[in-house]
Amino acid sequence: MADRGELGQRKAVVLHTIVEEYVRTGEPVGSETIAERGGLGVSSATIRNEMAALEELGFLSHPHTSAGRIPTDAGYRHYVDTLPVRGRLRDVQRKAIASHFAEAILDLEEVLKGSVMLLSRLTQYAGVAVPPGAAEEQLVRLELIDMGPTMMVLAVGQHGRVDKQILDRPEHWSTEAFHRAERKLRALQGQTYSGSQAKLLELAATVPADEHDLLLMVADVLRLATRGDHATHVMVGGVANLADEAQTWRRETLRRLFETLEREQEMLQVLHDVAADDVSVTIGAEHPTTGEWEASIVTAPFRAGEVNLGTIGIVGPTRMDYLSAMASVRAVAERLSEAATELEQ
Amino acid sequence: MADRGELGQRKAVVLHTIVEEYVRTGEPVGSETIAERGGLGVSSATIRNEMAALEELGFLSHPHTSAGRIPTDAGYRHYVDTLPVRGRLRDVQRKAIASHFAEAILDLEEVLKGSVMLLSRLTQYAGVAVPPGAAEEQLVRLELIDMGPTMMVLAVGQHGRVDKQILDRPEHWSTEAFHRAERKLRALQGQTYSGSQAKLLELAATVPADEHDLLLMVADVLRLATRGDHATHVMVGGVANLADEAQTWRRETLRRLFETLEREQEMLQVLHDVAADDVSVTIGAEHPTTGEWEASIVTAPFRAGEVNLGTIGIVGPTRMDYLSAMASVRAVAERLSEAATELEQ
DNA sequence: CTTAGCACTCTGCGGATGAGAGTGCCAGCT
DNA sequence: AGCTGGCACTCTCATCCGCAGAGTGCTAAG
Repeated sequence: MADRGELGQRKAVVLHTIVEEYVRTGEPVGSETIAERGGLGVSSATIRNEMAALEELGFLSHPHTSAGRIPTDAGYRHYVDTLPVRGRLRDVQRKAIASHFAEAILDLEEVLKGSVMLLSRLTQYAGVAVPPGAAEEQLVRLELIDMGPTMMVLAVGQHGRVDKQILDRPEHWSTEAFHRAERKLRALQGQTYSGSQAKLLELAATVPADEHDLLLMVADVLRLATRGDHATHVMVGGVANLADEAQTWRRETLRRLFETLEREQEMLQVLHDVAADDVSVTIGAEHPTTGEWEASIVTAPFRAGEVNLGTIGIVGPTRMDYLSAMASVRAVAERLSEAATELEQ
Repeated sequence: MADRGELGQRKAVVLHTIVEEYVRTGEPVGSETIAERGGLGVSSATIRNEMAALEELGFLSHPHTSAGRIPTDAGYRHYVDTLPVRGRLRDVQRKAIASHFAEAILDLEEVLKGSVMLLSRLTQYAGVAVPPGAAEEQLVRLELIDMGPTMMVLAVGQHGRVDKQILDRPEHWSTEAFHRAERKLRALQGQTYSGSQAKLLELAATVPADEHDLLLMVADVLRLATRGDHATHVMVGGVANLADEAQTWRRETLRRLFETLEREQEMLQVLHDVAADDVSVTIGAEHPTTGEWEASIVTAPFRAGEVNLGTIGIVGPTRMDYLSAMASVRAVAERLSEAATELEQ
């Protein structure tokens, strides 16, 4: 896309200044302000020419003739793409991150929950995360538990995930039949989720009908835990921040935003769409869903070693402090990766 | 408290009409409207006298001299306490409830989650629930699972709850020591959560220091699952409804409301405070927290047989359709009780 | 005790006005 | 050619005014 050179040095500076000023104040920015604070030794008339050009190019817009300019989604995009520096965190923020990761890490799921809240506090937006899927994780337990009229399938993964599902217990099953099924499942311990799942489907073809159904249901429990190689649920935290007065959303937009944040499948899709190999920013209409919200998403993957585990990030208004949001997300994702890597030895 | 007789028949009718009209329209209600729709064969001047008296008594208030009246929290309270009839559900609502409880119920936790969403859809407010605690539930599994550098304590209850916690695995433990601890825990299967917890504390006194610590930690896992005889977490759903344009909350109030809804411990406390033996209504300033939100809570307990399991209800604005909210909460709590009772056989 | 009537109060709205912010453009300067 | 000062122009926003409308509170009469 357009880079700094393509746009011309001065236009880029003007655009950056407008973005930063608008994000800071929430007010449309006028040429006078840029002339004063932009650090270009140039009059407001010159700035006005540049601004008209930037508007022509689609980077700025005009609420009305005699107001200042505000950035369009494309304007924010250019700003983000040409940021000359990585954002630096303030000391308080750095400390908050350090103290959050100071304790010995035992349960990644717990840490992830905490990290979502941490990010929401750091940025004053809402935190989101997609936890690791289980496809390649080893099963350390796969049990069938008799619970009277029902039975529970319980799967425990090497890294601490626990999936359960309660099923009908076929009435005519003898204790003997139950134990047989139990043993079959137990035999899969030590394999991966996806491996066991495949094996179960295989196995199902070779057994009588009622046991057949059971094995398929267990396979389904494993499938749900590994769906699309990612988790089945999304963590969301700090949504109250989005209701802050300082945010410019109309009620109706806010409502739709909250609605979607509650729908896990939809959020999962959105976060999947925006995921990238590094810190990624999706601004307003760049994605249909964020467009509907008039919001932006900043995410980063976290890894154990070289393997992507999941995604963590924030959701906020398009009028966002991208520099600091990106810095926070990057920092938390990095610490999280360190923690996860260590946890895998 | 004040009942219909105490207030006088006509005042009560006037108050009821004002509450219903105000809830319906959101506009302060004038004497003319009551004279027309109240069904009292009486002029607006008479109504005005009654209204002045009701204001004197603290049931109504006045935004300004020449606006109509709106109910105070005490006005809503009187209204709710003297409702002559139980609200009836509309057919769509009845159908929605029926279809939600139509499927065979296997997992109470899942059903409860669904019920919270159901209530939020029925009422257009936010649904909340406190799931059952585990104190008297039997443990069907209590396992210690070796996960390399860590270990997992896994507890499974008779009714399908699963609690897990990951702990540090003492480095110097031999496989032998691990198995010993494992066996000790397994021996507790079949007992209740609270029983096992007590037993563990006893046992801990009789063993060497490292095993001692472990047993205490396991006891703590059980304690967390049974804290205060209730669950440790709260389910919340449909909060987007609260951001609806029709609601009158200011942004700041809305923000505080969302903030608290996210804080499980605080919500748990509030729901504990407002809980009663039947459908219970808490209006605005009657509880400090709901006062801060300018909101009301309607809850009802759900039971298995005669035993209270938990609480389910809704959170909405003080300007709430109490009649229909109470009917919805009552109906869902009843179905839930039936389902839970059946599940226990 | 009720009611019609009426003066009174307060809000909300439309229109007028003026200040202020900011633009766009032009003509002259470097 | 690019920059700049100057200036007319536009649009918003706050304020004020006046007025219609809603609703009250009170009084005097039934």
